[in-house]
Amino acid sequence: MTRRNEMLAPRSEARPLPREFYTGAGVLTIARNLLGQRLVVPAEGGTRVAGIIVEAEAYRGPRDRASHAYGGRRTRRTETMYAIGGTAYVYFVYGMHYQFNVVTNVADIPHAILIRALEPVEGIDIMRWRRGGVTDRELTSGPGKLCQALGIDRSLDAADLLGSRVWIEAGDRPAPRVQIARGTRIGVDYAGAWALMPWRFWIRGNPFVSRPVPA
DNA sequence: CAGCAGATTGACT
DNA sequence: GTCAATCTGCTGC
Repeated sequence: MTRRNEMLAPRSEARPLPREFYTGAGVLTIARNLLGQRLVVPAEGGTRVAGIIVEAEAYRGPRDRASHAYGGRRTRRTETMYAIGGTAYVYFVYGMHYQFNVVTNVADIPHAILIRALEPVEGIDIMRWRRGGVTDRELTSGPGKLCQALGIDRSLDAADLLGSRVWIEAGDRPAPRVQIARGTRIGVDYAGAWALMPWRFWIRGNPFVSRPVPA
């Protein structure tokens, strides 16, 4: 049962990563550094739903054609990408899925990182309920799946990751550099040459990675 | 297990 | 009107 896990005392790392984590490096470095960290969303009754980040993709607007902020596009949807690093960017796609992103860099530089997969660690029973009877391996092995499992929707767009609605904590151990793989991003074939940039990072061999081998 | 089509709606041209 | 940073179920091997 996961219940025993949830009864443990709060971890000493149970506080949001500092602003510096999101503003103190380039978006590609931060994407790598996110692997192994813990994404947390509070649930009812003081419980938490959380998972270890095992896959992430960097989007480097305005030059990156795969980015929503390509060419400096600034619309109601993309406005959040121009916020200060450490802000959540949540948008809706394909008529039914939400996507959770981490904004990086200083304000007005629209860099962001799509969180593509998690390894479930807290609130797993809640995830099973929300995901409607899929196998455990399917709980959070994709950007839309993890949003459903964690209860992330548009109401969390522009949320401060140093706040209390959604945040990221230091993981138990950093992902060993040698275990980090990189490849091309998923679902951005429309971006021409930019679709070939190897800006997707994942933990090699982790069973929750959405697609172990790039297309 | 790979490959493919359908779902479903907001954002933007 | 077109298309999207996806997921699921079904087909066929």
